Amino acid sequence: MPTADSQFTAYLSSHGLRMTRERRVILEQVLSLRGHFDVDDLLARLRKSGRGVSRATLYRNLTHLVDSGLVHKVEMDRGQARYEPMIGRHHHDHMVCLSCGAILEFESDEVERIQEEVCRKKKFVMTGHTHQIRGFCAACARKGAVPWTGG
Amino acid sequence: MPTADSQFTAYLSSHGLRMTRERRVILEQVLSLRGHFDVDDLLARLRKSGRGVSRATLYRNLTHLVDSGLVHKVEMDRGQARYEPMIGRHHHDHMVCLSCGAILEFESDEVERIQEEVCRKKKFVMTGHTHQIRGFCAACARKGAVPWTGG
DNA sequence: TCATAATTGAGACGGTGTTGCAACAAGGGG
DNA sequence: CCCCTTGTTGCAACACCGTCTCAATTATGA
Repeated sequence: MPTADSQFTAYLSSHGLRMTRERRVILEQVLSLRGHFDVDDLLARLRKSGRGVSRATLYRNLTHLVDSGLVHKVEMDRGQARYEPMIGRHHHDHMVCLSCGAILEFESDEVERIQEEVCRKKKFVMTGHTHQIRGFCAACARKGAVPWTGG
Repeated sequence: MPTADSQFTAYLSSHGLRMTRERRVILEQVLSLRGHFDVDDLLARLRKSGRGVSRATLYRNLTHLVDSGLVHKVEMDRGQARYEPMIGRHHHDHMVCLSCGAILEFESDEVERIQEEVCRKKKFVMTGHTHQIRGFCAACARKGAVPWTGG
């Protein structure tokens, strides 16, 4: 089983890119999180660890990590992205709590199958998808946390 | 069958809001589009029609139109939102061409059912969802329009 | 008509991400 | 092992999208 590091290095060199100190540091930190995170979060952790990188570099390399398949980008509402390492993980989608921000995961082979069928029917070449359910998690719903029930 | 105008007015007054010249102008323009549009697009058309409104007003009222159910907001990647009138239309989701920006629509009762089932299982109260397939439409795929095939 | 509260427009502001550029460094060849 | 080429980095300015503030304006009910 290839390590994440060697997997990333392979991706890089096959694209004419180089493995650098910064890329290793970022990858290491990302893997240590083993959960969803956002860019500022990661940036702060890196700084705190004494091995910080610039914001630009972090953004640039998160893109590469996503392209290499090691990390998954989760587009949230209003242009804020979150990421999550995908090492050894199966594809899944997300439920986002609008009150506390919690992210639950779900997966459905059936939905995947329907997607492919839809694409085939319209001759659309799928490269990715976003399937996100918004609402309130059990705890928040119980507390009646609703943003606009009207009135 | 209630007109869109009266439907919007009803929504507004039931929320302690008022029907104004600007709101009427926006609604009218939105309906005349009968397709997907983005905010700048709409803003430009309003200006050109000689009945412009400010950007702030447009944003504020698009929110109300969405809340009233007359318009649907389509969250795109990278924080840019598009909208589409929903008068007399059934719910649907979107396929977005990464090359030409075309938006195809699809719908699946099966996916909707699965979503509800997933939510029920986790006691998650769904208020909305985004289901978007990214890729290349038939025409662009044929032209070989791919952003990063590597190499 | 008047009073009151919602609405508007203009521009400043905020968050998120990108870009241009000069200094720096990875890595293959000699 | 050093050099050279070319990718990489950090910084700071920039761009994008949308929101907020606030004074002036307008809709609505009494």
